[in-house]
Amino acid sequence: MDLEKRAEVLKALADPYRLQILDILSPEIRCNCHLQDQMDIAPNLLSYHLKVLREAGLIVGTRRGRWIDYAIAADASEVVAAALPARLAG
Amino acid sequence: MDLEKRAEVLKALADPYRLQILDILSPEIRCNCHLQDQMDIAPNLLSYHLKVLREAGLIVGTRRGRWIDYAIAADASEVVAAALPARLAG
DNA sequence: AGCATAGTTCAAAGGTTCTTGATTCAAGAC
DNA sequence: GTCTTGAATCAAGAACCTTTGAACTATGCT
Repeated sequence: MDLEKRAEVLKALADPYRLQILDILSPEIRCNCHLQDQMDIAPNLLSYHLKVLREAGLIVGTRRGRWIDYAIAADASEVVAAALPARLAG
Repeated sequence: MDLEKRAEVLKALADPYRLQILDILSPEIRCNCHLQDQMDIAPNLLSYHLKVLREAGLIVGTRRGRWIDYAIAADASEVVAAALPARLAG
């Protein structure tokens, strides 16, 4: 992974709202509505931050009827490990 | 560690120049001059990025005569692990 | 079809961060 | 002390990211 791409992944992590989203998704899959309930954030702003995380490959969303379930991407921890400098990973 | 503080640590990592610095420092301590040689970056800009890393607690610098040796902080990897969401750390 | 609800997208404003160039500081050589 | 060199600081502008409010899309219900 090149420097730009690594910085992009880490930049996606480097925001309080996005960390909070990942914390909530860490134990289990959650629908957007659940994030909305817990987070005290405007719906469109939540969408924006979810998009940033999606584009960085850290989460995936699947539609279920009117709702969308978000989950941490299966390979997210490897992506993060690959983005970190050798001495700081794990 | 609260969300703001965690975001701050990750923000310090999320830049190509700063990742490059940490990559260079990963195997061994290096003087500022060595970073300067390898990095194709203006001296004052290098200073700026070193300062960001220093303030995030990820590196430490010790003066040696006219030069300054930089090294990855002893507890840097724990600081990073504590900043990451549970499922993404190591 | 018409309506309500869950989410997204868009453009503009606001705020941060990065970069640049000039200046200043610190240490060693003379 | 003066000069040179390695490095840090400052103020400014540029670039980037986040937030806001409004408009839009998609799904399900009647």
